Amino acid sequence: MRYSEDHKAKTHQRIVEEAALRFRRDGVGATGLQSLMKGLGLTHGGFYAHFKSKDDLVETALQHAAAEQERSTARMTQGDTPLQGLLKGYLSSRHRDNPGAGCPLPTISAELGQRGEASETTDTLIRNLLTLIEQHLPGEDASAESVQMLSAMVGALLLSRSVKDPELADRLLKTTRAQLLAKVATVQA
Amino acid sequence: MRYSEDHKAKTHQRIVEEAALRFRRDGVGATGLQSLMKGLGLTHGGFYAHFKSKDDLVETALQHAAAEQERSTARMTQGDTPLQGLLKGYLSSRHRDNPGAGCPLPTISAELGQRGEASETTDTLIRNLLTLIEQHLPGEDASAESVQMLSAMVGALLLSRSVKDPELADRLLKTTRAQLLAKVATVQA
DNA sequence: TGTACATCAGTGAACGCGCGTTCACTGATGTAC
DNA sequence: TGTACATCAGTGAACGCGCGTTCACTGATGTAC
Repeated sequence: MRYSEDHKAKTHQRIVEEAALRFRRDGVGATGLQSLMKGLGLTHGGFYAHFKSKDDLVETALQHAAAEQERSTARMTQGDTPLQGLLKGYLSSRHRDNPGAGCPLPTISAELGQRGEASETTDTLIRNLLTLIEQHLPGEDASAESVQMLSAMVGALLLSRSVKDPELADRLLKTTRAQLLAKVATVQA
Repeated sequence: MRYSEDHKAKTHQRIVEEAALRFRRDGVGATGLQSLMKGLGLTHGGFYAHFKSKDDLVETALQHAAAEQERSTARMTQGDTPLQGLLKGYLSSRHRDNPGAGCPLPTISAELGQRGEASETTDTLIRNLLTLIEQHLPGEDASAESVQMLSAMVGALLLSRSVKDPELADRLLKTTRAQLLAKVATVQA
């Protein structure tokens, strides 16, 4: 069957988006191509018309998720209280409970790092997020503070997702958020 | 072949230790029982004389790693500068480069959390580490500060392991360490 | 002391299963004449 | 306008492989007599 001109590009994009979702939510290793394609109403054989290999898709999906995260982060810092907006968004229960739509750092990047397959895309995302945070932090320590802040954000999100007790999960998320918000308020005052 | 009285217990322990190493270094999903047993000079069939299932071993290995981490953390905070000792040890390149011997939070716990198989053992480890840190933090905010500190520690370790560029990796680790050390010094002054 | 038997940690073949990847094929549509 | 052919995204069976798990078996040692 022959399809309209942009049909293949659309399918390609659908695969990337579904992969970016599943890789973050379920893990790269735990996501099978067969199940992924079936979820899109396609058969697994067709996959190789779009990507060279699973690794190829992993890199593409990571780039997609990273770009999404940069856009989302930029959006959060667009109000009149940029860092407060970022912290509230990143350290929200919404973000914690929807890893498939969230930051790839505690999910895809972490898994690839453990596998020894770290991607430049992760480095770029981290650098861009650090710059974004730094721009809204006053003082000469802004660069160092941004590193600590991003670490705490990623760590709190990860720990909050790793825990069984919902109360502990909330405590980890909300306390880190409150602490960082207080710090930002102090620095800006 | 019949073995000496404590032979089975010793084999059991060897399996747990090798699993705790591999699960942290390579990931739970990426560690096969066949390869694990082979690495100990055993055959895979014998595994089920020691454990009910792989999940059973995962939980046992996590408990082993968590106990190890608690002991190691306690040791680090035993000097005359407890928090400095902890931060230097936890946020060291040695710790980053040897995940198999390190904290299970950014490795096993994170993977189980993503899989939706969070273990009480993770909760207990986090609570114990928080208490340990809190005891050495002065002020009424100690509890909240300890949460932020642990988040930053776990996050920095994870990011430092996820990154491709060694310079960025070092920057993430060292900056977070310096920032937290400075904070601790300030609070204690 | 010597022999028959019980024990049971470990062996290794086999199970069904899903993995990533390959490949000959399909068939609706666009193009050529 | 009508027909023959080319295209190529998607199909689905098949590949070898390693997974977790099961199970009949082995054989060195301890115990019973």
